[in-house]
Amino acid sequence: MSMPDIEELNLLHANICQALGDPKRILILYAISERPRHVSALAKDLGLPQPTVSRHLRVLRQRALVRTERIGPAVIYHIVDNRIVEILDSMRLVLRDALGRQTRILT
Amino acid sequence: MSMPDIEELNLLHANICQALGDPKRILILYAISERPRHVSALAKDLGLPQPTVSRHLRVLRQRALVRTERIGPAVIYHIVDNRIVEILDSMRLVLRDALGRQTRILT
DNA sequence: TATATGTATTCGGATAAGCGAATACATGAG
DNA sequence: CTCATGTATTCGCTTATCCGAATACATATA
Repeated sequence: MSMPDIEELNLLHANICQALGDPKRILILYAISERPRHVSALAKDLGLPQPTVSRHLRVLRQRALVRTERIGPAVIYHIVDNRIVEILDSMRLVLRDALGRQTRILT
Repeated sequence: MSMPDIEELNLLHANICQALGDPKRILILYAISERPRHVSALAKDLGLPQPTVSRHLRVLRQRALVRTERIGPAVIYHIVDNRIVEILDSMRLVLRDALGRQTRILT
């Protein structure tokens, strides 16, 4: 894959990286990728205030990382592209290896 | 891969996601992954002020995403784990598909 | 329409991040 | 030691992000 220019990276940042820039948002992405849920259920399951969850979901929705389905007054949130979760898993592997290296150095 | 808890995600955020949270840093990562370079060369090649590049490199260094090699007064920066660049490429693919979907909807 | 349930937004304040400009620091050559 | 080159840091400022609390809004049912 070719070198991106700064404009593409600005897009990447605005649409994806920024959205992944908060641990709670990542947690929310994992949660709904495991099972789509409505806002209050997410809030309860994750132990976060409902407005906080709603605000984070708005960020994810604006960047089209999640989509909504209304069922009565409830709004179910779904992951749009599961590759996002795969990407997060890859990051976790990289992190584990890095922390492993650190440990080995310290011992 | 299992669901991460919020503590692991805090680590992930602090060590990786945050570092990827700025377009210029991503540009720097791509640049040195293509060819390791010293700070001034990076600054020149990317059209950024030297202090800006140095500050961003510090962020990447603190998170162990890059490593340094001193040659005289110059400091050459290297990528530590190329999977980071692969991850960024994956994001770019996801972004392209998403933008493609948007376009198709608009036409 | 009134009520219950569920969701989204606003407000104010705190914290963090980024930048330009200037400057301090490090290294090696002469 | 002094200078040239290259790198890192500090300062002041601006902007962005996040949160809790309160409240407004949306939907369906009676």
